[in-house]
Amino acid sequence: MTTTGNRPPTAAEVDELLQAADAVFFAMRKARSAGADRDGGLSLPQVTLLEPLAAEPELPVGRLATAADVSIPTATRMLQQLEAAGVVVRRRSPEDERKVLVTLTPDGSERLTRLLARRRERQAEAFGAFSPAERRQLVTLLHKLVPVITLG
Amino acid sequence: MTTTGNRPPTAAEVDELLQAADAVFFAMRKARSAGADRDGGLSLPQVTLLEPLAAEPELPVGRLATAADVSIPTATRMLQQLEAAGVVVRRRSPEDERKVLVTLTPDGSERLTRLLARRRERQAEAFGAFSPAERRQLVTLLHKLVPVITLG
DNA sequence: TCCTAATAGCTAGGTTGCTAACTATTACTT
DNA sequence: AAGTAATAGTTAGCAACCTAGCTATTAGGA
Repeated sequence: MTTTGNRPPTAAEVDELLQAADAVFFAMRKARSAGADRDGGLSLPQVTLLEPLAAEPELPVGRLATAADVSIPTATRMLQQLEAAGVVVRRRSPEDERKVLVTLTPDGSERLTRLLARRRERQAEAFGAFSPAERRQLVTLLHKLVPVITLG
Repeated sequence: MTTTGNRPPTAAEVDELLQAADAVFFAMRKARSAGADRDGGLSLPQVTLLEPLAAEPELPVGRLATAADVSIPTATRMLQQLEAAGVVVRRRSPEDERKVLVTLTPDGSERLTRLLARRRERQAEAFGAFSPAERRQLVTLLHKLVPVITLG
């Protein structure tokens, strides 16, 4: 799959591509490190971690970690903090005592739902800047970009 | 500039785009957090920070921070560690005593040069997977993506 | 059955990111 | 010339990422 006989990119082209990819990365990183969302009091990484609980009421730590693309220790720590903050409750699974099941508290559920709804609105509006054709292209190209990035 | 009357994206389209963008983000994050480069002993964030010193022999901390899109305190700490590791030397500027000028040690310079060369090779090869037209599209679309991401 | 392997989390400790608050130098303004 | 504002880094402390090494439970094989 290593390609049709494309003309290899010039150094300038590579630089341009990397610079553009970096700009996107930096923007995403900045968005994540920006403090907790004002109203909901949840940071973007926290929302990302909890998001699956909007669909399923109770999930083990490992599931949330996988979905958020985060290591289990990271998920553990974040969930401990979220429990201390009254956003979730953790309990050992009765069926499998190795598992720790996570549930949203009523308060946490309300906050998360509100944040997700608002986020979806903003995102839908923001992507309006792309034409349907551009949206398709972008999805395709982004998928193609992942293995390139992974190489370092 | 908020657009020609594009059909607004459906929820499914938004999800698809976000998922693709997240995949790229996660890949880049993983590439960065992957331990120090084996041979050179420099991590990707370190290489990113030092990269401008491959072109200019001596730069102040703030310049390196800006170029790497990192806060000045972060750059300060990383450079302190790099100095302790014998990769750079820091000295106060004689012309402006507020500034701290950073230089690569001979050893650091050699390591950095080697790493950059190898990286460039890999990247040029990797981007060969894109046709010239795709490369142009990707640059355009990535630039357009930044403001969307920035909203959170 | 008992011993080993696999699975699920946790703890410990390191890096890279941030903001806030501080020091020191330089530049500006009156 | 003196006092204030702006600039450059540092320190301190927190969040979110990681790997390595640990414990406890479950599953599987001799």
